[in-house]
Amino acid sequence: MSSEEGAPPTLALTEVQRKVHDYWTRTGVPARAWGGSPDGPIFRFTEGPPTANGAPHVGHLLARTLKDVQLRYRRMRGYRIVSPMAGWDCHGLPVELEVEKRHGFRSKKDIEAFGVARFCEECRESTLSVASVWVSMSDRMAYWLDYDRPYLTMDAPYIESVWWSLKTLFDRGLLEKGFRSLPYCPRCETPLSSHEVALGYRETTDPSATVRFRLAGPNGAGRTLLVWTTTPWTLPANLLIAARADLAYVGVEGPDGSEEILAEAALSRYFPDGRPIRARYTGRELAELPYEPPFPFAGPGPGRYRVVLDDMVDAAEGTGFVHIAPSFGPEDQRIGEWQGVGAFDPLDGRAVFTSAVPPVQGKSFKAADPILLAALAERGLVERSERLQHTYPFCWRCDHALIYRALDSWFVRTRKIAEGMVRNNATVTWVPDYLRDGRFGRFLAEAKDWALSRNRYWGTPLPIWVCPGGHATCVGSFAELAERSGAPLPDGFDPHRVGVDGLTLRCATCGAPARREPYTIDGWYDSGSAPFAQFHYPFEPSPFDPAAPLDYVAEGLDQTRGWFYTMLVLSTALFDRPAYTACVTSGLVLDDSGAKMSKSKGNAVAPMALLDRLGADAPRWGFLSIDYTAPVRIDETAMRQAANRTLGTLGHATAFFRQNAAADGLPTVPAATPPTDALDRWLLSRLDDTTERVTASLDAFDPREGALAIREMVDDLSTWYLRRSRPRFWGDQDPADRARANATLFRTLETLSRLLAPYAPYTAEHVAQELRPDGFHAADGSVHLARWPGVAGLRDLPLEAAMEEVRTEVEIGRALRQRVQVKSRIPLESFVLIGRPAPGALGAEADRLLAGELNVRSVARVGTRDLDRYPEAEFERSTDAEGRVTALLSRTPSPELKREGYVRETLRRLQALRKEEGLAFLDRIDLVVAAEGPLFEAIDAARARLSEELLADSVDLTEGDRPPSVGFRTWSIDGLALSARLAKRSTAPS
RNA sequence: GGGCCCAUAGCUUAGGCUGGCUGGAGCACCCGGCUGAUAACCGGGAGGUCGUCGGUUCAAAUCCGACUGGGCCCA
Repeated sequence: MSSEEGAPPTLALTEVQRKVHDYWTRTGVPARAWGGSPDGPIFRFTEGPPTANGAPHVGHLLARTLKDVQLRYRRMRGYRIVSPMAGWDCHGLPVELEVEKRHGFRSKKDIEAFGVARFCEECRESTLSVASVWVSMSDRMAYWLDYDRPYLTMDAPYIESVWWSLKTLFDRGLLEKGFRSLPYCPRCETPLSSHEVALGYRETTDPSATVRFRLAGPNGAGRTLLVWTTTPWTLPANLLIAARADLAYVGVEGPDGSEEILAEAALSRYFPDGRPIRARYTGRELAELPYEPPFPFAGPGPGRYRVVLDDMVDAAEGTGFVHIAPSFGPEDQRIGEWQGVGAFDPLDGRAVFTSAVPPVQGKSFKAADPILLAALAERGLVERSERLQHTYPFCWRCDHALIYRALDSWFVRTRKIAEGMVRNNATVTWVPDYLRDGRFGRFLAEAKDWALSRNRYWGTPLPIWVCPGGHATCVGSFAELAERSGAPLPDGFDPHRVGVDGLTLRCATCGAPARREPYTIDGWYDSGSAPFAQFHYPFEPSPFDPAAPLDYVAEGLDQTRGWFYTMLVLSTALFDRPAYTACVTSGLVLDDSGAKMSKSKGNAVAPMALLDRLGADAPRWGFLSIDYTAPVRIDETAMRQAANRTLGTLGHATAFFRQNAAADGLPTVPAATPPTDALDRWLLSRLDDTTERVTASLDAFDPREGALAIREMVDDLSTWYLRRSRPRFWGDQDPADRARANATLFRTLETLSRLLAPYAPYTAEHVAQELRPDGFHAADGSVHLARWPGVAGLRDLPLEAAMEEVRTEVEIGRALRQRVQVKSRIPLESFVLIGRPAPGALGAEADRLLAGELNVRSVARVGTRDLDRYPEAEFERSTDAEGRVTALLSRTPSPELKREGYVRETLRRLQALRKEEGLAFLDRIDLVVAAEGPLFEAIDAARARLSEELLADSVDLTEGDRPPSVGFRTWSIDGLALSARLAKRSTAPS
């Protein structure tokens, strides 16, 4: 969507990508890399298994980049990655929904009619339907995992491990059945867990009604309680009203002369114009008052239809009275149970009213709202009825509105281990660090029991059998299942519902025949088991400890409620250890204007399209250079620019090296001799610094700092080292120096290719291959199989400081050049620095660098009192903020310097022309030149130099302001005309 | 209603923990330059009440409080 007009793809980058990708495919590098060093120390990692039924979005690109950076780094450090397996979350509603949609099923009845076994079989077949999209995205972005042997949460060994863990929880009293109010999806006809609900809150509009409850009994006549609700459909299930003991209530005059009671705090909200107050009560005084239920369908029962007291009531919203329907809400359920009033649930599995409430029989709960309100209004019981916009939970899978509903369900007693989870979490390195004690830490401390069972089909079956005596037996392995069922399991036993539903076991307590509880479990339990279940723990021997904490996990921030959470619950419950020691989160991905991406808004960026346009390295580099823990904007232009700046520049520098070093033959190993040249020593010092910074950053699981270090290094390399060193690479005057420069550049590029490898695997590979004489042709070899670079001990802080000084002085000089209006090409006589001693660590080299960069004949450093020697007529002055003179620059070039400038200008133009004409470096030419006036004179005096530098065997020079004949290029230098034509000699002398 | 994060040039942002010297940088814009790496590069310029108000201090973008706006999470 955001490709819009223009924005040409970075051709160079994607071409590089294609070439590198072909090389990897040809040589099988990924497969050799992904497991790391077989004998190295263990680095525990687990891929968070995506649902293979949903397409990846850009957020996954970000999370996978974060994972891949760390894995590449650890491999280069010589670790063995355990495990590099890809993984798929195969079970659950997403899969079922797809199969239901395919057949047009509307409810569980349709599934039952179709046949549970057939249904599950179709689920199994469709479960990896979009896995190939994930695989090709990962391949393109170079997220290297073993996709040939992934772990699947639906495999029998995996399920057996999950059963083992369930039995362990069961034996420890952490897996129990209860009747509790749970979020329930009417479409899926199953309860959800509280952390699943957290995934589905959104804005919606609901009725907001205030209803009159008439007090009954001898003192009740003419008095009503005002009760506010946003769920009128729960009114037929009302059994109690809650008030708060210490709250002040008032009775005001109602329209028909009756008294209406509400909290005093709510008075001004309800009746801004004021109402005469007839009576005052405390909540305590209202307790036990009987009332007439708004609907009669629940019928009488002990303790029903009276006011009770509870501290959860407050008057900030509503009227200070809360209507209690014990079947429909956690608080309602608690109060109802405590008061012993029983429950009344008139809804069927799909949340449709049964015949228990005739006026709305056959209506879904939502559709009943207006009908019930209308019925109450007819009886004058509706005080007001409005619409309210608020956040409300929806099913995160099917998007249907949820209800709270009291149900039989199996729970993981998370509350019992909350303290342990907090303790284990305290040792985790979180990125960003505030999550540990902040959002996630608090979430753990308040952990609710985990509603584990699902009334569904395609999932890990809950391995619990119950006998008529009510004893539960939890089965922890297939062997135990066979033993308790009294018969061996069939060949190819499928531990899904089809394989276990029919089995009757011997009760572990009383020996009576027991039937299986008809539930599957929450798919989040499956994925939370991944660290150990992928190894079929504890059933198979392992050379490492599959129960040990992972060394690294990284996913989107939303997984704090999902996978990060369930892994921690299980590691704490099973092993009393943290599930991971380092946990990196990525922020929500936004579109380029900062809006949340959504399918309905049409602003979602498809990850494959992004990879098509930018290649993989630009998004990777872009993600890693910014604060990826905050909401991340996908700004393709910014990504392209950031990639150009660092990755592109590094590529250019590599091409420059290859071009120049080609003549000498490419070195294959970095030179061991210590560098002598100041620029070389400076560059290698900077390289050590960069190596240290990148290493520290990746060790801290926060790659951003390292990306910045690389960026600064590449800038220094390109805009200072290379610019100042260029002549060293092609001069013949000093072959030894040339070799030293080549060695330094090689060493720098080679090291950078390794430092960059985790971040931008394609560019890094390209650079590394270009540095080899046999690049891209070798049968093997890859920067991704190389070892991480160490520091060379060449750090020289005084030298770096001195170089900073010089670069500051360059800026002073450039500003002066700008003012004197003499372009750099024309040399000037002198640059004089006032009161700035030469930076110690560079000595005389400092002035040589300045002279070269500013193109001046001499650099002098003098004291303030020598200022008089430099008259203002000849020298331009630069001053600091206090008005003190800091530097001087000659204003005008001497005729000789001007001639020199003309020659260099001419040479440059002609060199460019050589290149344009496609001549090779050593091709010899015949040259014809015409130039006017002073330009002609300058060139004439430098014929020999022209001939030598341009490899011209003949130079035919004439004076004139226009070309002697056709086929000439013309230029204007300092207002003087120059024209030239060159032709390659047919036979180049050898 | 509660918690967390955030607010710096037209846009993207560094700095904030450890208060102090003209608040850095990139993109875009204007001017100039360089170019044997070139769909690159360099210099200069213009552009900022560092969200608002108050407090602490000799001194606040930075520390504290309130408010406003945005994001996320919870209820």
